[in-house]
Amino acid sequence: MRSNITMKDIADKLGVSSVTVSKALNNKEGVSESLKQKIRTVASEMGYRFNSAAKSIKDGYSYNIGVMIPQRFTGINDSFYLRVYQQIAIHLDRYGYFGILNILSSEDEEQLNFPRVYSENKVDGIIILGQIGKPYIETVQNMALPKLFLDFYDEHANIDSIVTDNFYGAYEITNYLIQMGHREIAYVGNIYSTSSIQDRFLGYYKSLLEHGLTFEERLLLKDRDQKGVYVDIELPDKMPTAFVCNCDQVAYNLFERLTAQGYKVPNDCSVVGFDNDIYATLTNPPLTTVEVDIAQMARTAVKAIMEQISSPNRRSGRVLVQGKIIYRDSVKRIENN
Amino acid sequence: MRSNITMKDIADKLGVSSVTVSKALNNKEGVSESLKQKIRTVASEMGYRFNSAAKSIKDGYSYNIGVMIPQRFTGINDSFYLRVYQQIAIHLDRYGYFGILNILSSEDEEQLNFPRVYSENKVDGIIILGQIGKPYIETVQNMALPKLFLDFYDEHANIDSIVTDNFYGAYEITNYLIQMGHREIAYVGNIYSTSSIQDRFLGYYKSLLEHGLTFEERLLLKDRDQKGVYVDIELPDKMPTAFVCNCDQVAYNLFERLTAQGYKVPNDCSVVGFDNDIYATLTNPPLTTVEVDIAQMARTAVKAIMEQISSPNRRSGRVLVQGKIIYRDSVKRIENN
DNA sequence: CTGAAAGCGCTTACAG
DNA sequence: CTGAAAGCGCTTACAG
Repeated sequence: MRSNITMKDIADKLGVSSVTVSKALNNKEGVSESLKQKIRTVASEMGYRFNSAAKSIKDGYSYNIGVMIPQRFTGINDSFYLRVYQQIAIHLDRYGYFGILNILSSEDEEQLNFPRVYSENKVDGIIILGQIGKPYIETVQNMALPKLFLDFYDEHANIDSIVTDNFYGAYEITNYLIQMGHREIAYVGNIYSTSSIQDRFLGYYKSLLEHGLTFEERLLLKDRDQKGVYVDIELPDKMPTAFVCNCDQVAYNLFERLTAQGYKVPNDCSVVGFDNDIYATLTNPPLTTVEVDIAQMARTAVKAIMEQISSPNRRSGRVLVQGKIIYRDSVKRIENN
Repeated sequence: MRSNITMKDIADKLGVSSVTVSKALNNKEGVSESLKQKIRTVASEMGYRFNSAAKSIKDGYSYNIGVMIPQRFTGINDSFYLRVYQQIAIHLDRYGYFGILNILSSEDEEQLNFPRVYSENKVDGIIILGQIGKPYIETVQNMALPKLFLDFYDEHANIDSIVTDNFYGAYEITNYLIQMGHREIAYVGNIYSTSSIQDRFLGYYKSLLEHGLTFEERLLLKDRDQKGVYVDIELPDKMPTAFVCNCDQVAYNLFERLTAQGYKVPNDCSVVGFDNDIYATLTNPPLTTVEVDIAQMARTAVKAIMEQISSPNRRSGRVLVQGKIIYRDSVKRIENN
C-alpha cells in the first residue's frame, strides 16, 4: 500500500495548485523561492512520498535496470556474480536507478522465454551477467531494449559487452614469473572449456613467445573435464618451476596436490592464480594473482547501459576491463644457470 | 524507452475498445472466448508489452519488494546475505513480484535517511536483511509500509521477523557433543556482539544445564571485539575437549590457532561450527556444523511480507526457521573415566 | 510567478 | 457481450 498523500493534498493545504507543488518539489523554474520552501516544508511534514509510477507513465522510463543471471552461475560457492550485481546496484543508485535481479531459470533459457522484467516493461535496460546459450542470445537480440553482456561476449551478436581483460592479465602475470627468473612454466586449465580459460592461456602463450621460450604440450595441465567438473591435476614427470593457474580455486586445488606430493610453495615451485577471490587467501602462503576489478566492471557496465538509454544509437562495443596483479607470497625469485 | 504499443493500438487494429482489450488480456469476464483469442493473437503479433507502471498507478501496488542489506555485511568474503537475496528474488517471482536490492550505506544508516525505494514509492514492502543499528530501527518503524526483519530481530520494535533458530541449533549440536562423550566444552564467540551469537550461546548453555554440566567463565572464548573485528582467540590453560564455535568462519580461525599450537582436530579436541558456509568445507577435516536453511528463510520471508501486504493488520511475529546438523569429521567420540 | 487543461496507459464501475 | 466515462498521480505546454 502506498502513502495516500499526493501533490494535490499539499496543494490544497497551501491553497495553491498541484502544478506549483510539482514545480517546487522538482525544483523547477516558475515558483518563488519562498513558496518553494513552504511547499517543501509542508510536504515533509505531511510525510509526502513521491509516486514514481506516475512519473514513469508520463515519461516512459521505469528507472530500473534488470540484471539477469543464469541460474547455473548461482551455485553455493559461486557468489562472484552476486557480488557484481551488488556493485551494479550501488552504481545504479548514483543515476537514480534501481537494479532488479532476474535469475534466468534453465527452463526459461531452454524455452527461449522473455524475462518477466521485459514483458512487463519493468526496466529501461537489461544487463546479462554470465554467458547464456546461443539460442537464448537470439531471444535477447529480439528484446527492444538497451542491453549489455557482462563478463562474456558473443562475436556474432552485435551487442555491447564488458569483459575482464583475461588475455592481458595472464600475459602480465606470466611476464612477472619470467622476470622472477622462471623459464619452465606450466599452465593449468582445460582450454576447451570456457573462452576465458582459453583467453588466459593465450596471454600466457604470448608471454612465452615474447621471451623466446617454447611452449610444450606437457606443460598444459588439465584441471577439469569438458563439463567443467574438476579432475585431479596430473603433475608432469619433470616438474616446472612455476604454474600459471586459470583461476584461484584451481590454484588452491593445485596446492593440495603439491602438498600431497611433498612440494612446498614457493620454495619448490611458484604458483599464481587469477580472480583474487576467497581461494587466493586460503592457500598457504597466500596467492599472487590477478584481481578482477569488480567495482570497475560494474561502473563501466552501468555507464554503458545509461548511455544506451539516453542515446539509443550509440554503441560502446566490446570494452575490456583491466585486472591488476596482487602480489603475495606464492612466487619465489630463482637464479638461472 | 518502452515499447510504444498500447492496448489502444490493439483495439484500433481490431475495431474494438481498449476496455475490451484490457479484459481479454487479463482474462476477465465479459468478452467472448473467440474475441479474447483474436486479441491475444494480435497482441503477440504486434509485440505488445504490458505497461506495469499504468497498472501501478491505478491499483497502488508497485509489485516490487525492497531488500535492504547494510553495507557492512557485504564484504568481500561475505556472500551469505547476497545468497539470501537471490533466494528471495526467486520466491518473489512466484507471486509476480520483483526484488530491488538496496545496500544501506553507513552514512544513510547514521543520518537516519529513508531508503530511496521508500521515499520514491518503489516498493510495496521492505525486507531488512541483517542487523541494523538501534536508531535506524526507529527510522524503519516510521516507514508506512509492510516491513520485515530477516536474520535478526529486535525485542522492542514491534516488527515481524524471521530468524534462524540459533538457540535450538546450538542446543542440538551441543547435545550431540555431549552424546559423543564430551564434558568440557568451550563456546567461542563474543556474546555482546550480536544477538545471534548470544542466542547460540544460550542454546549451548541450556544443553550444559540439562546435562548437569556447569558452565565456567574460562570456557567462554572471545572471537571478536565489540565492533566485530576478529581478534586472536586465546586458548584456555586447561584445554577443553570440544569447542562450539558461533560460526564456521570462527571455527576456521580456531583451526588455525589449534594447528599453530600443535593440536590436531578431532584427535586432540573436537570442533563444531554454525552456518555450513564455505569455511565449513575448507577446514581439514571438514566441519560438523548447523546448516542455515537459506531457501526456507527466503520462502518464509516472502510469504510473511506478502501476507502483510494483503492484510495489513495481520502479523506473523517472530518466526524461527530450523537449522539442520551436517555431520562431518571434526568431532571424535571420547570415553569418560 | 501561478494555474487550468490535457494526457501518459491502464482499470473500474456502470450503462446499454 | 461490449464500450463511454472517469480517474489513478504526475508533468508538459501553454495562457495569463
